[in-house]
Amino acid sequence: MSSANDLREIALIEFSTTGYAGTSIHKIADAAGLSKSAVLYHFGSKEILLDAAIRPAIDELESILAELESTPFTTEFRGAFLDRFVDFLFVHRLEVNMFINQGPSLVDVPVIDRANDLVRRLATHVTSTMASVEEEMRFAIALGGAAYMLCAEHSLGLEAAPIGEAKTALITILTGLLAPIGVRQGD
Amino acid sequence: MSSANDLREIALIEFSTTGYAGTSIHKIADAAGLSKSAVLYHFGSKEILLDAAIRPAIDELESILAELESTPFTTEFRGAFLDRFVDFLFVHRLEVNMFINQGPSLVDVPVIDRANDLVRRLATHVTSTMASVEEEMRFAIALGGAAYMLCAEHSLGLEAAPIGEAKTALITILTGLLAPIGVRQGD
DNA sequence: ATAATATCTGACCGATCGGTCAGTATCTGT
DNA sequence: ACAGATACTGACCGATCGGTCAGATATTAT
Repeated sequence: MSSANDLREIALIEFSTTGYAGTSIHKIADAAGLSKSAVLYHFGSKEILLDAAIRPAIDELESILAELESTPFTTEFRGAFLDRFVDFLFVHRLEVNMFINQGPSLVDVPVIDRANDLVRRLATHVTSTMASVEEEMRFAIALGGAAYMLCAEHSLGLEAAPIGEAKTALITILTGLLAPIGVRQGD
Repeated sequence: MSSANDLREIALIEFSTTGYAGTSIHKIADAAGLSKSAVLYHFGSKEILLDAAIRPAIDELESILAELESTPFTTEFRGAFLDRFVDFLFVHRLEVNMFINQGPSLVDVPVIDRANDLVRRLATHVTSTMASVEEEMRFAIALGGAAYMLCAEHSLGLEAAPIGEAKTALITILTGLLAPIGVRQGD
């Protein structure tokens, strides 16, 4: 139907798996059955296409973070937050994988910079004030690990699992991973 | 001193952070204060340079895996294995980050294929036979999360931590993450 | 029917890519 | 001193990159 939307999705898949620098406009055009010029007609440049591909996910992450920052981070709210965040991870796994792994090398792209800022803000709000080294490590492993797992499931053996089961499993795992955050170590 | 070794290390850093496709031979040569031709004199091609950069890590991973596969995976051995594996992750964080994140897009490079195989073998031996979805997810999060965290620590706030403290913290985290593997769920 | 607009193509541009090659220092063993 | 590696440079090659542009085709509005 919509060529522009097709291109957005194809570009997202290619950028996420092969990398932004490793994906040519020609390859995206081929996958969509169009010419390179058609891609540049819909999106004025490769960078604009990247922006269009991941902007919706960044926008949603920003709204999640806005709600997180405006709510006291009680234990019961942490559960609700994790529910919403895991949903976000499942829907936008490719986008998250993109700016997690390629964020450092794409700092000059505005939408990537926004994403990097959001991740930093997320880290400071999920970890406690004066977070210990282990707390920051737990956060990083949870985020980077989930992003990797959700995009590597095909190369491992877990593609056929029902989504609901995978979601509850991920919530369980992340809850356990982040549980020691905010409690004094040694308790 | 040794230009070849300098180039190996520089290439590893560049490939890991900017990506293999996103790193030109010229950039590596510049960082080493040499010409592009000098790089191609020491390493006949870009792919040979990539091979040289990560082969030592792959070799060590293979020996770790060989020991793992020749030893019954008892609870006490799991602890010793995690010790050794965390050491490996700290020393070869860049290489691990490379073939974890860029492995799927570099399948045609033999040394990367070897690495992908090793990861698969590692997964089947760390998770129990007939591993559940959650077990496989735990393994993937542990591996991908550790690889991400160890390379993202600069962009987060934990670069100044003493190495020993970080290592014991990572062992603690991974032990907790992988603990439910092999035990019947619901206990 | 026709004018306008949206969609798309192929030819082309300069820049950069990985890689080759001839030639030049530099160092080393005799 | 000199012959032979070793280390390196700059010029060059074809291919591919992102991007521009003129024009063809299809769609829509009047």
